[in-house]
Amino acid sequence: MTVHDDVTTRPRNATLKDVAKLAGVSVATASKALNGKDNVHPDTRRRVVEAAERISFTPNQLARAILGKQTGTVGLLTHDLEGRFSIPILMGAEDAAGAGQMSVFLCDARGDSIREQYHLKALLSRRIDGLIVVGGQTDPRPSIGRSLPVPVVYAYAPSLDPADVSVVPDNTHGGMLAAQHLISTGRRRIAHISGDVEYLAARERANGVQRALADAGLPLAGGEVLYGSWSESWGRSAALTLLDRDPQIDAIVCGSDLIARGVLDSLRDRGVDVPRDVAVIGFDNWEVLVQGSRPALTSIDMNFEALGRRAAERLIEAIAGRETPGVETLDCRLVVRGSTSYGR
Amino acid sequence: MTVHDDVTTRPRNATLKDVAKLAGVSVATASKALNGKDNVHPDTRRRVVEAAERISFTPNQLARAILGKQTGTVGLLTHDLEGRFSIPILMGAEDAAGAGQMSVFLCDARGDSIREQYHLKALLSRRIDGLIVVGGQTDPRPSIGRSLPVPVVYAYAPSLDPADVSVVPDNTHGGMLAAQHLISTGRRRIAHISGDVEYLAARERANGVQRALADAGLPLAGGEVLYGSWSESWGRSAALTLLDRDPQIDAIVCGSDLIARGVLDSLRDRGVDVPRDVAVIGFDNWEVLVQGSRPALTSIDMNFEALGRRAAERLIEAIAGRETPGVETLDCRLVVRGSTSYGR
DNA sequence: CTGAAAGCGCTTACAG
DNA sequence: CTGAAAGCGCTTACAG
Repeated sequence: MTVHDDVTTRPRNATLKDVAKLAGVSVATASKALNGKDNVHPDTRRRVVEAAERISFTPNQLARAILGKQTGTVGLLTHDLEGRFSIPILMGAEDAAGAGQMSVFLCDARGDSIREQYHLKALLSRRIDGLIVVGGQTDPRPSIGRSLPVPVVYAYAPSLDPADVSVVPDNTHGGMLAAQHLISTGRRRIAHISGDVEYLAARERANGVQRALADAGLPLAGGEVLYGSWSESWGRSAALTLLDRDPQIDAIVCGSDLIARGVLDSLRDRGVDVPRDVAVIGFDNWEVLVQGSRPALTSIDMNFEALGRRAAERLIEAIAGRETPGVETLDCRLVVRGSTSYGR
Repeated sequence: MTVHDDVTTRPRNATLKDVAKLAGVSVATASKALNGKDNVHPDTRRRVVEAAERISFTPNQLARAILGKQTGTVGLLTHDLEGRFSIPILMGAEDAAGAGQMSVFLCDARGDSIREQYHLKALLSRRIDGLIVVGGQTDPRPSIGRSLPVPVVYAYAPSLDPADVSVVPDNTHGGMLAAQHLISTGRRRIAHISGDVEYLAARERANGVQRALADAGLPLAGGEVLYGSWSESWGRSAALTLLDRDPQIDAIVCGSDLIARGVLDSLRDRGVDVPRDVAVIGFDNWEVLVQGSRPALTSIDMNFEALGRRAAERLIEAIAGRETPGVETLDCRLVVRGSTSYGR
């Protein structure tokens, strides 16, 4: 038994009034019964619940939200054109809130601040409880503003305003992890090829690598970090440069998986065996790049899902009024595969 | 001048009442003035608009929606774990509705039908105007149900129920495009390596390839389609099989870019020049795989953004009451790069 | 334990 | 042209 509209065959949404009528009680009582409030006779509650099920009553959250309650919705404003970060971050956020508790408006501003403003306006008019802003790269970005009516958490790229809440991966730590892994597996002549030096992520990862080497009393092989672009072709040419400069290198940390793929190609072309002669490690742990390479690529994972979960947790705290400004940093994770390990 | 809450420093949302008071008119008049209704004195309208701007009034869409209007929100229920389809489809949908007109709830059900039900329930309680369901692969999927209170459009994977509205890429056409391109550039011994035969996409693409060959009076080189898995390693081994079976082949259509990457690797290992000796074409046009290969990979693009745009258009039509059931098929697009073309 | 009433923020006939 | 009133679907004091 569903309620039908007159003009179309599409069922109209049942209202609390429908439920109340069917159960023979007032709307007030029906409301209390369904929301598990005290002071409702068990029999009454049962009748109401049954009635609600009979007509598949779905409470109108909009009406509830208008009463000053929260809407149970948050905005996720992203600049990630490929969905590489957004989807895992979204999944983490879904999990943090609990299944089906929180619905997420995803908007892609595509790196355009005008579009960001449009989306922001639309989200606020829909009365989101809070907002997560996901950057397209890890460089700090302008704050979206202090005087929004809802709390904001910045994920992946921190806000430039220290009064904002940001959750970002610790790229320095990631670089250290990579180098430490190589050192602990016996490598001593470790080089680093990275992407565009304009990216903070590139510089931080390089810092991490160099710090780990310094801690172990090792020099950076190749003399300096080879910065270039985030591409396979750069990986290929940089690897050749490196081999010419220092044929003795026994490991290369790469600033991204794409770069690492290029490096693997060039090593193969030169007849250098991976991992026997040279170990290679990537960054991103991007499944599609990492699984199929020869050999499979050890990589550093930035834990996007955990990042999303944490961002959502921080947002939920802020919505509840417990806000602690500043940049929170999350550890990266080493995923070992054949490119650094004989056993596999 | 913003309206402030007592307990926190976060500004409270201004209401229409605030605007009316500031402009010295009634709420009714303020409403009409802001919504561009007739019968409002120009001076009054100006005063109201100014007042609204002064206190950055953002109309509460929830209140509007509760009056039986539409919410201007749609759900996008996806099963795409990597965001490979979802984000472009989302962007297409955003564009179709017009910037900032329509907000999209993105939910990832992760291939789990229980989670799908949870999300569906949450979306309906938030009174979405319509729903787009995005499959994880192109195989037809169970209908989410006929008696939803809102229209549904299936994208990428069609619904099994012919009464539903579906928009899918034409994989057969994609396969034909690939083979025709090779034929038109002079290839005559064309083979086809694809992924898991259990996937409809694999079989349809193969049908397209074979149809184009038949139309040109050419046999399928290698004797049969080589089905396997959607991986680089399968691409590598299948290419070797193929070369052993028929050393004369001059082109290979691959069922995915990942497979094509594996094929390119094996050809290179065997000293076969691409594109001179053998042309290779992929499927998906996945930037990250296609750009950096040696040579860059010609590929078939399924136009996810156009797919999302079309799905949103169909949804908007359905919301307006103009619904035409059935499966709509969208053409694929050939993107030529170095792996099939000398010039580049 | 139950229900009538007020109210959330808006829009829309309907009087004036 | 303007505003008082009713109402959307719900929740929450407040009487009974």
